[in-house]
Order: sequence, then C-alpha cells, then structure tokens
Amino acid sequence: MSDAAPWLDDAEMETWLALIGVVMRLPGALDGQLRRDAELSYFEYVVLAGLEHAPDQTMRMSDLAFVCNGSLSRLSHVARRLEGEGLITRFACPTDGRSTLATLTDGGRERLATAAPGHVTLVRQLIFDELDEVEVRELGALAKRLLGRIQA
Amino acid sequence: MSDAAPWLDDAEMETWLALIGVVMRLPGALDGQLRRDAELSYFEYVVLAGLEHAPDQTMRMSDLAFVCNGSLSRLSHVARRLEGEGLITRFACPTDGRSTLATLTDGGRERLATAAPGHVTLVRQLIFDELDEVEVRELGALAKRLLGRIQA
DNA sequence: TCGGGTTGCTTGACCGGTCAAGTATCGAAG
DNA sequence: CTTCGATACTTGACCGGTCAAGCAACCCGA
Repeated sequence: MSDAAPWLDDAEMETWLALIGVVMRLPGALDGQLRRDAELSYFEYVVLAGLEHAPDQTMRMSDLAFVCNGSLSRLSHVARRLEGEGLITRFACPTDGRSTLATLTDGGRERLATAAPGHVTLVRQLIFDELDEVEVRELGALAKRLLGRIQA
Repeated sequence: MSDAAPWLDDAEMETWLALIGVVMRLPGALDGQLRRDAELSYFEYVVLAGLEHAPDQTMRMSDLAFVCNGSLSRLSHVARRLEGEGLITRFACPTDGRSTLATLTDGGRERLATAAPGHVTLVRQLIFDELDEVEVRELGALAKRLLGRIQA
C-alpha cells in the first residue's frame, strides 16, 4: 500500500465501472423478483437452494454460509427467521457438538419451488440470454479467477 | 415467467456461481479496506470520487446517485452524513429549484486522497493483476452488456 | 394563470447485516 | 486427565439501506 500503484488506465477504468455496476445493481434486481414472487430475499433463497442440493438436504452452518457467500453470523440470523417460518430446521451435529446442522423442510422445498421459476427466468434474462456458449465459458473462467483472489 | 424456463445447464451453473460469488463478496472486500484506511464505506468513497471527476466537482443528486449505482434515497442519507463531516456541501440548483447540487469540499478531497492509494492497490490486487490486456477488454465488454440488461 | 401531473429530493420507520462479545465443544500438549 | 487455544455458533447492539410518504418546484394544457 505504500508502493506507488498507478491509477487505472482508460481500458481498465471502463472495465472496472462496468464490473462494479453489475456488482452493485444485480443483488437489488434479484431481491426484487424473489420478494415479489415468494417473499424471500436473495440470500434466503440461496440458503434454501444450497440445502436442497446437499446430501440429505442437510448441511453444517459454516459450510452453508460459505456456499452462500455470506458470514456465519448473517446465516445464523437468517436461519432463525427461516426456522420460525418452518422452512428449515436446525439440530446439533451428532459427531461434533459444536456444529449445527440445518435441513430443508417440506415447507421450505415448496417455497423454493414457488420462487425458482421466476428466479431462473430472471437470471436468464439478465445474463444468459445475452451470451452465447463461448461467452458463457469466457465469463465463467474470468469470474472464477477473480473469485479466487477475493476469497483469499 | 409462466413460460417454462429450463434450469441452467452445467456450464451456465458454473458461470453463475462464480459470477454471483464475485457479486456477493467484492463489496465486503472493498468496504473493509476503505473503512480501515479512511473511515469510509465503499459507497461513500464512490460518492466523493464521483464528485471529484465532475465539472466544478459538482453534480446533481440524481445524476450522482446514478453514477454511484445507488438509489436517490440512499444517496440522500449518505450525503447528509458526508455534509455533517464537512466532506461535501449541498445547495439548491440555480436553474431548477427542485434539484440539489453537491460539491466536494477541500476536506472531502483530502479524505479521498487518503483513501485512494489503498483502494487502487486493492482493486489491482483483486482484479487487474490477474488479467492481461486482452482479458481486461473481454471482461469489460461482457460486464457492459450485462449491466445494460440490469439497468433496463 | 392556474390546475394536475411529473420530477427531484428528503425524511422516518422498519428491517436486515456487521461487528464484537459470549458460550460451548473439541483437540492436543503436558 | 486437565488445561489452553482453536473452532462453531449465537446473540444483541448499532448502523446503514429500503420503502413509502411527503413536500416543493417545474411543466404543460386549457
């Protein structure tokens, strides 16, 4: 940080503005649709979806938080609400008393089924309708590399 | 939305997960550095930076909100805080009584100068160190198209 | 010139996330 | 087998953003 880091050149700036635009605006767009269709925030949706794809539809809180790209604390708050609505249940891990396992309930699966079609449609509209197969892979490769940096 | 939209195939899913990972995690990373270096949130930083690059370092609130990728309401709250800290000032637009103009103060310029080097360094670390010139343009082109969709 | 709709901005209440602190369990060293 | 530190999670307080309502200035047609 004491090193002189030159400010971005024109091409970099253009790229940065577009990228940060996507980063700042996409969550709002996703939230809106889910809120309207299923009274779910995007993060809540991701939590349910994460559980659905897990073995036994069950996952440790920490792991769930990681795949959802959120903090454990955030997940904990959200899990309490979701459990209150009967969409998930939580119970102590039998093999490690520190861990909590979360499972999707039937109600949660239903809610997910309500939300999913509209969500997929929106994701297609915003992202994949715009891209051909090659571009999808290009974008994926780039995003994966950036994500690697960000997670470290 | 009533149309059957097929769920994402493997390549699309991989791309989506990487993209949404970046989208969810990047703001936190940027916030952290700015908070530590200059007691500024990323959004506050962008507001100041937006003003700095404007003619007379002055901009209408609506326009500023747009370039900052935030709602007018959000900007209004932030502007009140920034004005309280003496980093910007606000005054009525002489040609349109509805509009408010915001200007960067000397204090604001200083604060920005404090924050900027660390911010640029981080952006380089996370994004541009990873990419060569061609990839920068590729990413920019892709992001710009997605942003277009999202804004509509 | 005056009324109705529109635009630009602010405000307050609510809600959700972060951060730091607290609790409980586990593992490993002595 | 005890103790110390690390890991896993929860909780509460604070803070910041969204949403809806409100207000003021503008524009346009009659």
